Amino acid sequence: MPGTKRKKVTIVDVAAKAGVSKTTISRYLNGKFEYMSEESRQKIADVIEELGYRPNSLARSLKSKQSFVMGVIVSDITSPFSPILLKGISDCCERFGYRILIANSDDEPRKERDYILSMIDQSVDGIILNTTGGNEEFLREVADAGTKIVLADRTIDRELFDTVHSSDKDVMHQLFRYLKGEGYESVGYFTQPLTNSTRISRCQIFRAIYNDYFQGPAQVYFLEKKLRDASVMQEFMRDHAGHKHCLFTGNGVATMRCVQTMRDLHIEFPKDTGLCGFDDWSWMNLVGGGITTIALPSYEEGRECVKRMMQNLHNGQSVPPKNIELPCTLHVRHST
Amino acid sequence: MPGTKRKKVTIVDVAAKAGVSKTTISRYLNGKFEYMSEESRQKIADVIEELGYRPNSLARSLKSKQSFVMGVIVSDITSPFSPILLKGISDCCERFGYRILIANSDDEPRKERDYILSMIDQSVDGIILNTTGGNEEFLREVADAGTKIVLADRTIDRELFDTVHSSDKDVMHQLFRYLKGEGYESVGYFTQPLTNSTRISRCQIFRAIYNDYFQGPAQVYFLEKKLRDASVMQEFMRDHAGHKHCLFTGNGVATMRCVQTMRDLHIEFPKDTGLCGFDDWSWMNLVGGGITTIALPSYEEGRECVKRMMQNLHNGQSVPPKNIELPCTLHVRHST
DNA sequence: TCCATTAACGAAACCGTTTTACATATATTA
DNA sequence: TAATATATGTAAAACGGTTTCGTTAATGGA
Repeated sequence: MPGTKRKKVTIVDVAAKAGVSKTTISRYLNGKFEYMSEESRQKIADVIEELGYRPNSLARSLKSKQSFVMGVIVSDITSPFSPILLKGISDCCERFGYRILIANSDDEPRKERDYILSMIDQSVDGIILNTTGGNEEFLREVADAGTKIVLADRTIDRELFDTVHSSDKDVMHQLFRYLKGEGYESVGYFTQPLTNSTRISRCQIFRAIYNDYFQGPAQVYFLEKKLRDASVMQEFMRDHAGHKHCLFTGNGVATMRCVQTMRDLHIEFPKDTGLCGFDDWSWMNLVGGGITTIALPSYEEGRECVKRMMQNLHNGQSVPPKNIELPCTLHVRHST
Repeated sequence: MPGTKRKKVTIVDVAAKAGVSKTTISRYLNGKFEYMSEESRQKIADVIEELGYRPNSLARSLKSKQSFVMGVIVSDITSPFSPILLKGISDCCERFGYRILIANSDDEPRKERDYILSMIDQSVDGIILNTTGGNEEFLREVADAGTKIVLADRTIDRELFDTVHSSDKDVMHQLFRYLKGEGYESVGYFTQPLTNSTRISRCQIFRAIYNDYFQGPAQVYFLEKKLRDASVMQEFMRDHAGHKHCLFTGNGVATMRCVQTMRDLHIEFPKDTGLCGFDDWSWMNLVGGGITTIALPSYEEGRECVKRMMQNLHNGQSVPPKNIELPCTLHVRHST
């Protein structure tokens, strides 16, 4: 009967039709077959099938305090990193029967706060957070109040929160070793302003290990306003003139801006300078014969976040925080 | 008191402390101040503030049948199109006080079905669907049963569903006019297999309007297995030899595969052939001096989906389905 | 003065489940 | 045989809100 707004069938209808009580139906739904005759069980199955009954998740969660919904907040959904992370989370959640409520904080701590509160209002079972970094104190309170949180990619207090991120240090050693082997004598680091933990950490590592491989000061160049990119690039070229040098970017966006600027300035790689950087986006092996990149384990990060969350949720007691590091992959290409 | 699992404060606590009934608190929460003394109102506000009370969304929705949650299903979250659409949806939902539950169907109709059912179980107020296209009958039933659906970008039955998509035809005319003006004499259309409405529709338009601008048959080339890309490309070059020709791709992925193949075969654009296509991804103005592209209004599509959904939700009666077309933008670059 | 209206609020039912706390019949054991 | 388990159930109380249907007191109009 098309158009007829048939009323939703509830557990009461099923109970009535099957000739048992609501309780028994509820037990059936929750797989508690221990206290149920084979006969009842079959009968219930038939009735549910016949009526097309689907339990109401809200009512379920309200009483049971388990929603099977995972909150996810990404700091910038338009970054190519996010969809991969989300897919990792989504695929893994599916395996565990979880659905995901996604929000985009736009790198605004205020939005992050609001979304977290809103998710708690909705009784999500846990929150996977790619944090803006601007809510440290607030996050502590939230965690303290019992909300399970796993930090994805960007970290704050590693003593207190479960975190999952890439092991940048190892791969940077690997890259430097390779560059040195290729005869490079100096490297300049290009990064956007150090406004989040990932950028800060990579830059620190760069500075820390630079002299294990190269002479002279570890030089860092900041990409701020796009208008200034050209002069920053020229500064780099001047600083490193006279020996074989390479440009190393802190993420894909930085790589992109460098490529653009180099094109504008008619600087060719690998002829005039080497080029390599974090993030391996699909177009990077198309420009100028391919760029040497470090691929991040974004998908795996997503997966591990979920796995860790599941441990948290199912081990009643609060286990000590764990920091999970996942390996990056170096893709050597024509640009170095 | 850190670590203390303080019990969630409920409406009953607020009522007790404010010295009024639950009903009055509920009225306050829902902005029904008409029948409330200024005194009560102020008192309640104070108590809520003091107790840090936040209403439980589940309980709210259970009775009121409004969840303020919008379901969104994308067919492929890793496609560069999806995040932009999602951001459009997300930004607009935020304005209306809605949260979004996102799922990724991975272009599998089975997953799409499951997620839709699951979302209904969770009482989402509506579903914005970037459909796989494989659930037409099922979607009719769902819509018929009262679930509000708006189709994003990919359409099925336009008589029955609200749809939002790009107006490809207009921009294709514009492109052809431009190409003709540049002296191009023939164009070959490169597309992935015609497995969804967008691909089908674009290909149809190509065939339909080709002879308004060019002589000879409208030729379509299919990118199936990557291994065969090279021979397809060579076929194209043979077919169009002898006059000024251009390659036109049906989406960004196709563009990418063409660029890659051309690089492998040492075909240069715009010297050996022109190149242009649907989707304007950020790297496209970096390779080979920039590719002429058609930018899709993905963000706007997301926004319009939400707007349309809001109309649906707030106009009690079912209004007739509406098809919203949004304009694309042609970016002329070096490749043509 | 009496009745109708309205502002301001409350009691209780309800939303659709889960959970708790019994209940009954049958089988097993001391 | 009485007492105890065990299997199979049920009724009713949650869960945390919203909604329905009152009620009371004050006000206005006739």
